[in-house]
Amino acid sequence: MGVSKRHLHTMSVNQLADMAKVLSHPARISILNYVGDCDGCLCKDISETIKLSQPTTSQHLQIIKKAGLLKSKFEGKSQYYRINIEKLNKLKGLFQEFFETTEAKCG
Amino acid sequence: MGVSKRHLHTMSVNQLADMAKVLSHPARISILNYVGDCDGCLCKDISETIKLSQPTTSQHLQIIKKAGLLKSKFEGKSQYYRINIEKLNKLKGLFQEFFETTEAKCG
DNA sequence: ATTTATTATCGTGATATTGCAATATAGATA
DNA sequence: TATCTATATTGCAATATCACGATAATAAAT
Repeated sequence: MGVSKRHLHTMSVNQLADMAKVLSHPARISILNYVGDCDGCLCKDISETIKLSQPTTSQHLQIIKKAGLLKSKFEGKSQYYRINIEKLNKLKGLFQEFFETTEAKCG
Repeated sequence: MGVSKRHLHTMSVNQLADMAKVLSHPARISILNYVGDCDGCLCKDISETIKLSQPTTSQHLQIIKKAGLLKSKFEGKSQYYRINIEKLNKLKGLFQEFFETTEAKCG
């Protein structure tokens, strides 16, 4: 459909949609699951675990990181990814608020 | 990238991603907000409210309905949409579980 | 029967997403 | 320096998404 008409919607609506988009690909959910488990893991290991190529995995990692859900730091040639707990909590709150206000309206 | 490699991921991971995809477009968030407010509203009204064409609005409605988050019933020539509270609650649980298990791993 | 009103579907163009091979970048090591 | 290792970026092909005009379908109203 061509381009999404974001300007028609409020900032917070766009924000929630943007974050949902990050979670809308199974590879990115799997990545978050795995990074949560190992707490500080490498693109290579993630790639092998989720069975996607290194470039594809790296791209998904960038998307999640850009959204703020992952932090990373280099150590030598390795980049260690871990979950940004603060951001994850904020996001949890965003979704919770959406569900609860929607629910409240209907009740 | 061509097609998404769903088969690499678990059922529940794919499920969560599918539901996130429904919420990944601002128009669909806006629709859920509006339908929650009016509780039983028409495609035409929704379309005018969110300022997207009737066909586009109808398509978004089908996507949300197919995911189970909306129910509808015809009355005369009008179709009344309302939120499926049970499904919304289930979805809320899904996200909550994802956030909490992810959070627990990191803590 | 014709018109009006509401919604769904089809077809299409524009854009975005997904995936990977090839390549680039940069630190570590021989 | 040359090589190895880990990651990021580029370029591309395949596919999916988004938006809407045109059209179909259906029921109410005239």
